Amino acid sequence: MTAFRFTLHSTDGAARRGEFHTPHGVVQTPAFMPVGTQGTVKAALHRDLLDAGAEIILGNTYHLFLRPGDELIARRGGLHRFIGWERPILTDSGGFQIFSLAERRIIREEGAEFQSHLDGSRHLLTPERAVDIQARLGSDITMVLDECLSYPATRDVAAASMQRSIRWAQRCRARFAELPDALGPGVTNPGQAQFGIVQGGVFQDLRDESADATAAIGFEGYAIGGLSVGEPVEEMYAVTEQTARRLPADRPRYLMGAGSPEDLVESVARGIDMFDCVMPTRNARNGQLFTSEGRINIRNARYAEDDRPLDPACGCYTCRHHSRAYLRHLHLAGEMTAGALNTLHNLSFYLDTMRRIRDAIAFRTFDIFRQGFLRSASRLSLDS
RNA sequence: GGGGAGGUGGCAGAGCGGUCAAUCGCAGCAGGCUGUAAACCUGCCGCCUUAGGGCUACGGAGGUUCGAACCCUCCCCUCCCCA
Repeated sequence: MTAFRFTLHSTDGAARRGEFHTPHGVVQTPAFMPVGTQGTVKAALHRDLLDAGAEIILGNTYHLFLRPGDELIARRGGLHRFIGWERPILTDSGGFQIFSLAERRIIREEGAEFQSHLDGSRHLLTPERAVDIQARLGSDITMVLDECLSYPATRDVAAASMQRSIRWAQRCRARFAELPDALGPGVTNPGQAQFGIVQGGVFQDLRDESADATAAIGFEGYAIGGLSVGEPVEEMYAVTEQTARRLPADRPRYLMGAGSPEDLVESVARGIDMFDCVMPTRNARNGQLFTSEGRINIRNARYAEDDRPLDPACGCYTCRHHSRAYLRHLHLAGEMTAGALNTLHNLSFYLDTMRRIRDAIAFRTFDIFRQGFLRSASRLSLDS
């Protein structure tokens, strides 16, 4: 069993090129991790993910706990075997659902009580339980249960929330240390790693305090949570920059929930190693495609007779075989294929961007790459 | 030939004296989506507009009324049933 290990290969400014090892394989960093909340990256086959270059995907503790249930998945041999993905998996703890399902939960010191969005049943997700569920799922990287604070929040609220997230992180680490003995055969991946999560809203002193306290607990990696929840991007970048700098240099740094293609590049420039975001997959299903020349809303009438591929610079299956006109037709007709083809393209674009980022860092040309990328890829809805 | 139903904005289909430029849906046009309750949500959708309003409208032509998509008369056109 390979224990988690992060290796830094090179740096270029604050940008870092590295890799981490997990029981299910190696992941090159900076890495983008497609989100597969319910045990699937929506509209994408595993084959597509591999073709696009995905090395690790996400799963979600809260959703998989509710359905089909972590114990059922453990009986199937764990999440990897259950879903047929033998590469690394990171599971989020359910902390984001404290934010996104805010009206359906009550937070107490003990944990977060949720009313299921599926059947109304009530469940108490405690830090310990989040660890146990993830142990049964057998993901390679697990996340502590945190409170993803909504924006805006007052300083007092942000401080209290951040302090509780630290206490929860301590409880998560304590429980994690008891595994696998505490759970016995239910543990499906003894080589799991556990990441802590820095909170503190947009208040940098709170972020600093959280980063120090979280690092003091000691985790295999560190995430920055509670960003990209509505705050201006400048604030997000500022918090990311300072917080990343304060985290241990020898551990991977994961910016949770980010982001747009520009966010990825800008955050790598500030020392981030890992990302996850629903943007490429969700926006693909909703008709927004990312290309090397800007974003395309495939619904727009201007593409009705556009025979070009989405992105002439892209080598994905979608771009090799289909025109914008056809993709527009499929999307407007409500065909499922539209979601699949668009998802494959957007993920290919994201993962290809990460590949180019890694190469640029390795060649110490990241800053040049960054300037060029922001000039082209951030432009919105260009015609030719 | 006899009996019956109906003609409303691109489609479909409400409205049946004023609060109707006209419900809802579809189609169309555009925008949004950042650790996924999202193949979703929002806005616009007769014409003009300095967005406040102005103009033309509910098969056609007359009429009743302060006022008609809604009531009356005639005409045109669909559809259904019986011969």
